[in-house]
Amino acid sequence: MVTIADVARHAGVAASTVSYVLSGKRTISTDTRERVQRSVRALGYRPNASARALASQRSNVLALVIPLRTGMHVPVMMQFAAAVVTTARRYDHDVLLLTADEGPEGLERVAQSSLVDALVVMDIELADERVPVLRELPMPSVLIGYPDDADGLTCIDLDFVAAGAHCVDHLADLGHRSLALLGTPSAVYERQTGFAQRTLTGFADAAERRGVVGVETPCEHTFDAILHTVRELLDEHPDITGLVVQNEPIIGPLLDVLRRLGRRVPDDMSLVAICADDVAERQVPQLSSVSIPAERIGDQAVESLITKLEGGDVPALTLLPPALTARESSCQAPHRDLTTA
Amino acid sequence: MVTIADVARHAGVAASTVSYVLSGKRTISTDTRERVQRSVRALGYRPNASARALASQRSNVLALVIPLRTGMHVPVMMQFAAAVVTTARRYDHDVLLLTADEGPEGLERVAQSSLVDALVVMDIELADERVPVLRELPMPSVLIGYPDDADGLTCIDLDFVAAGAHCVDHLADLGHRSLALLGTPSAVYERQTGFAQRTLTGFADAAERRGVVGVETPCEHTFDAILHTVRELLDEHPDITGLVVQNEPIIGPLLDVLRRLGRRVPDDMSLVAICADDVAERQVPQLSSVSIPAERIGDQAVESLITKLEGGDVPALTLLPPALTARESSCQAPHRDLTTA
DNA sequence: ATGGGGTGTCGAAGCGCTTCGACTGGGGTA
DNA sequence: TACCCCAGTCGAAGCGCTTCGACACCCCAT
Repeated sequence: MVTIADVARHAGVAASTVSYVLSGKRTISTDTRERVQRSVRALGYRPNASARALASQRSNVLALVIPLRTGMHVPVMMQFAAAVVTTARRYDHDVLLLTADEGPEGLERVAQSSLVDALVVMDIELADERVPVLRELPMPSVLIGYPDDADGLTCIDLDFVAAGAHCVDHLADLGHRSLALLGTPSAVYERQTGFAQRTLTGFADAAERRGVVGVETPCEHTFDAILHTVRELLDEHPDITGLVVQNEPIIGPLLDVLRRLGRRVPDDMSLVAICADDVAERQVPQLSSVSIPAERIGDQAVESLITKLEGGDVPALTLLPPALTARESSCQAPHRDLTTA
Repeated sequence: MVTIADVARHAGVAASTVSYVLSGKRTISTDTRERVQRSVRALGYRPNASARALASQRSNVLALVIPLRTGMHVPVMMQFAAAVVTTARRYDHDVLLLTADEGPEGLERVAQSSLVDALVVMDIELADERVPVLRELPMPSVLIGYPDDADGLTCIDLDFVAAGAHCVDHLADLGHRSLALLGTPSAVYERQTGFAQRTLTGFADAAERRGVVGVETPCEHTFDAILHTVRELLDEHPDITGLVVQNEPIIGPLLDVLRRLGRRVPDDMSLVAICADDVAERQVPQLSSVSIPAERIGDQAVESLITKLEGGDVPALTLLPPALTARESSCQAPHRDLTTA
């Protein structure tokens, strides 16, 4: 293993000079700089990460906390994760992967042992037990999602309240008077997961504001559950003509179930999903949807973190405005509804 | 930040004694040990990871390389990843997440900077460009999957050749004489990804051995692609009564497509999938399947790595035998086929 | 009483880097 | 000509830990 001393010897300078060449923290003459750089390349020198971290008090590693809890949709999580890794690398940082197994103590462990410089925390519940820990930690963190009490935290999220409302507005604008929200599995609500709760709120408030009927139901992932949930929903509310779906993995089977129940999309039933664009576009018919900008959120989370590490200021809460793209799955409500209205 | 010196002072011993208490590498009197442990708790001491890594030449971090390339099925990948993280923690290691963006140099970077002690590498191609790099690296690695030339490497995988053969045998045993393999997206084959290629080989060889017709086709993820692929397949080979599916995300839509094409499962068409058990069980009808033991493979990968780190020997290639579970989607071939045979 | 072998503890060196203060020499200013 | 300043470089200290060799001390055997 080649050390900075080897490079220094090879280039005929002091080790500190090599360090300054590499970091750029002091001016170095062109001549010396090039000589050192040549030695670095010739010897294939790579600074030892631990030594660097010990001396500089910076590990250049970010923690990424992905609980992977039941009911969560993994591909979406990974879109966030991939964006975080990519952006972190752009700022010369690596990413340590933490799952939920360790609970809040896991965060303390990596933070207090200086394994990482900062944390990105995903899948936030309204009363998340990790939040008090994060507040006390001696290093910056960014939450993807936000708890009820976000005091002193930095949070980034899609504005799910607005997303829920957008869906209602879109359908109400098309003349639909009776809507349902087909949500995530009930475990997600029971945990009081932020994005699910807030969509619910946005949906319910908007329905009231628009004077339309809005009912909500969770939905599990199995085909039987979907069939049962939808059948019961339509039995109890036969006049429903608009469905908002926030549950990516059930989208395929749901279309199937609706067909089975004799409801054509969009003629008998309009659909708006809250999901990634590519998922919406892959369906038949293509779904009107509010997209989840996972990449942008992941990017921004890392950028905020880097800014905080450099002592900069970032907004406490960044809510990205949702965008609804109308595709084939939503259209004017059937006539009888319009006349009733 | 409390250091080992603080603990030593608080307990009235030398710093080295504290270190030995923590590591157990020398005998310490019960009295001293307990006093030190009390001080550790009282001060909330956590060893500094960088200092420890620098002094001991061990970072206690494993790299997990997940390319996340196009066509891969993310949830399966994440099952591996979750297992790797969990098992790594059991051995007091953390996991650094690397994606493909950096290519082989990324591996060199983390290895040569001593950021990690060892690597777990996923999604191996038959002629993987990372393999020569891994061979030269001054630290152990384990591949999940295996390349054509696995000399000097440690690899763990499901025996996909046997998996492909199992599916054929199962269907042939049920009297099916004409089978098709509905595979991964063509990008995966073009990359010569190990698991896909080997399943193909196992499928083709077994078909020949059993004297049945076996055709193969890749299949993209969109609904239209599935419809088109299956329709074409059945047009060209109308006598096909058995389908082997190695493409998790298309399973739902595929059942839909078959229904649309007027083929009942299993009466007109038997289906065997190569996928996670929970996915197979979630379908209607439930799918006969060869399961992918992601958790066991992830576990074992880490365990082999730890063994290697401790100087132990591990087998160069561990192939887990596939297990086929018969469920509702496969049954005896329709009579006319049996009489033909 | 004396020597020998454990057992338990200590001090110091060193892991490879960053960073601070100090030093040198050359160029500009007074 | 004398002085100062700055660019460029060096040496040393120190980051917090592990580990090695040394050294007490106690107990047992002689």
